Amino acid sequence: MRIGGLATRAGVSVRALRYYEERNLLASERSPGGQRQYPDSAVDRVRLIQQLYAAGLPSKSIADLLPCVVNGEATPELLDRLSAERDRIDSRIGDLVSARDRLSTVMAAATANWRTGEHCRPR
Amino acid sequence: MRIGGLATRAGVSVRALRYYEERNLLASERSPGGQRQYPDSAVDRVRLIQQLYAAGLPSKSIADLLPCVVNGEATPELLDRLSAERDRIDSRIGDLVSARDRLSTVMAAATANWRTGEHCRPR
DNA sequence: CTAAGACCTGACGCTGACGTCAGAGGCAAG
DNA sequence: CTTGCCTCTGACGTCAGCGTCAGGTCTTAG
Repeated sequence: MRIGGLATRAGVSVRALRYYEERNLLASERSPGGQRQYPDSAVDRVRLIQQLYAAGLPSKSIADLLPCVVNGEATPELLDRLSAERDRIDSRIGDLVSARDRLSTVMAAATANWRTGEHCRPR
Repeated sequence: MRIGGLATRAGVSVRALRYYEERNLLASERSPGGQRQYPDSAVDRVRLIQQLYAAGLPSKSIADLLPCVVNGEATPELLDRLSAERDRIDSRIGDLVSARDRLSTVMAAATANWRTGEHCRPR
C-alpha cells in the first residue's frame, strides 16, 4: 500500500504519516522509484499512534514505548516508563473529571435558576 | 494585590497573568501609576482558569464560559456551549481511559513474560 | 532623595504536530 | 508518448500558551 491509501484507511493526513516516519514512529519500505510502501498492519499501527497522541504522549515517548507495546516485551526501564506514563494519564483523567464536574455543577445551577424564574437576566 | 503577589499565590507566572488579561480571561484595575491591582478573589479565578486549561479548553472557550461559571447564570446558548464542552471532556476521558488500559495491558503482559522466564530478550 | 526591586509595554522566541506550497519525479491508462 | 494523478523532498507557515529580553517607569524602604 502507498502513502495515500494508508492515510485514507487510517484516517490521517499524508503529511502526518511522513511526520511519523521523521519521528521514527512508523517505518516504510521504498519502491524502486522511491515511493513509500506499507504493509496492511501499518493501519493498526497508525491508529495506535493516534491513540497515544490522544492520550497526550509526546512523539518522543511514543517512539520509546511503541516497540514494547507492539512486541509485548519490555526491559525494566521500559516498564518504568510505561508505569510513569500510565500515572500521568491517570492524573490527567483526574483533572478532566474534576473540570467536567465543575461544568456539570454550573449547568445544574443555571438550569435551576432558569426554572425558578430568574431566566437569564443578570441582576 | 499586585501582579507578582497574585502570581505567587496562584502558582503561575506573571507572564501568564498578563496573557490571561490579553485574552480577556482576567480583568484588573490600574493604580495611578498604571500597575495592575487585583482583589483577593482573583486567586480563585486564576485557579479556575488553570483548571479549565488543564481540561483542554482553549482560551476562547474559557473566555466565553467564564462569566457564566462565575455568576452561575447562563443564556440558552451558553448552556449549549457548556454542554458541548462537557461532552468533549467526557470523550477525552474515554480516550485517556482506553489508552491507559492499553498501557496496563502491555505492562501486565510484559510482567508475565518476565515471570515465565522470557526476561527481556527479544527472540 | 535615592537605590533597589517590582512592574510596564512591546516584541521576538519556542515547541509540537502538523498544513501548505514549490518544483520535480514516478506510474498506470489510453 | 502523453496525460493526469500520486508521490517525493525541502522548507516555510500556523497556533497556543507562554518564556524571555530590552528599555523605561512606579513604588517603597532607608
